[in-house]
Amino acid sequence: MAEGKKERKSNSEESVKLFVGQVPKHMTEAQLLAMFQEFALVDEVNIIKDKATRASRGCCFVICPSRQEADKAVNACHNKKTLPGASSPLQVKYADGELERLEHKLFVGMLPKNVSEAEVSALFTKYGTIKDLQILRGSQQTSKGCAFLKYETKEQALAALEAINGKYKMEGSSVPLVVKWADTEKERQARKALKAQSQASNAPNNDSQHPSLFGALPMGYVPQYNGYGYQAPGTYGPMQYPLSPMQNQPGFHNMIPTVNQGNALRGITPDLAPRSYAMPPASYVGSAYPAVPGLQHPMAYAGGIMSHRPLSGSPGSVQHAVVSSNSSTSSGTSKSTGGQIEGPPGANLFIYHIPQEFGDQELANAFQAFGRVLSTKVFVDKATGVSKCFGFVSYDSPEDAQSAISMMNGCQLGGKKLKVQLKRDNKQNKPY
DNA sequence: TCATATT
Repeated sequence: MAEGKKERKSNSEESVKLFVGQVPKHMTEAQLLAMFQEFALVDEVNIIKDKATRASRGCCFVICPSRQEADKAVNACHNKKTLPGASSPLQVKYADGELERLEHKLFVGMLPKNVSEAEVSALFTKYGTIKDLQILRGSQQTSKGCAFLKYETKEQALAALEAINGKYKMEGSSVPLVVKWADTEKERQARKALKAQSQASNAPNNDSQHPSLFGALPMGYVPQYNGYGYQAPGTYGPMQYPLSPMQNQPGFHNMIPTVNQGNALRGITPDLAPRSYAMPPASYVGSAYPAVPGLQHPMAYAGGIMSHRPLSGSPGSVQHAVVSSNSSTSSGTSKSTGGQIEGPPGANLFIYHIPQEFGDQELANAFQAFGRVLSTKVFVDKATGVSKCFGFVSYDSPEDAQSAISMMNGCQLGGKKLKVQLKRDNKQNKPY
């Protein structure tokens, strides 16, 4: 089966995918291709677009024919060039999972705690050249009973995987080794987030669970996803070792319960969804006024909060009043929260010391009294989904932003005093 | 502590 040269492009074995951030949304794939080709061989550029609007999301993939070419592109461009219209330099790196794939990296589990690198190496070297091997260890150098291992080629790694996984018991061990492809960084993060989430929802008073977490969760991912992947299906053959030993693995315990938890969260709190907490559509910023149906003048509402609950009073009450204002019906006008809509200059606020439990929605609720809120964004840790306690609020007029500053800056919300100021402006004025 | 985005 000779492979024609024309098919090299689709040779996923050798080619390398790079992720590129800080790409101005107006740039075309052809323009980007031309630019990257100045530095390296590039087969293809794919702009990453919003699924719904098809608008650029400000980043793209670049496919290079080899790792060498990919590295050339990274070295020449990463943090080195700022495209016209971008506020910071290009971010060029291997796309998620590329490194793991290219390194033919395996995870080895169920190692006896007392085996050494040398013993593992002796076993695995039968299947190929080991480029890297590392047993995971805890604080006192105690083995965690697993290791990462890199082979020179995919074929070698696959041979080892198929020969050893579930079949080979190390001396003195009653259970066979587990060998699987190492998780990607993304998978690790997904697991972290799930774990953090499950802990959060096990906590008492979980009625006030972050709404933002629901939307952020990779729930669609859950059913197939299985902790350490010990039950990995199909690709490498069915599991041929007994399941029971896995129950001793920390990862195992997090696996099934977590999945159930996802269902439980939806199941046991049927009132959650109607209150728009669970999986809201991307448009709820403009929808919270109705909490006080007759209220038209924003200041009246703000004044109400401030005067009935002076700053010296209980902070919790303030927060509660604001949050609960949204748990009602929604009304028409919708601007997306997610899609970083910026207002005109002077109408965008940077907010710090946002209460931990606030998501985009709560932030919008707290700030919509002062004008039409175009968008809000609370930043969350990518891995854990935990709020970083800062974010943005955009209005459509600078006057609204000013009144928000005067009313909300220093306002005690949750435990701390909000810091409300104009957002820094990177791009002074846009060129056409 | 200032919009970082993985089809």
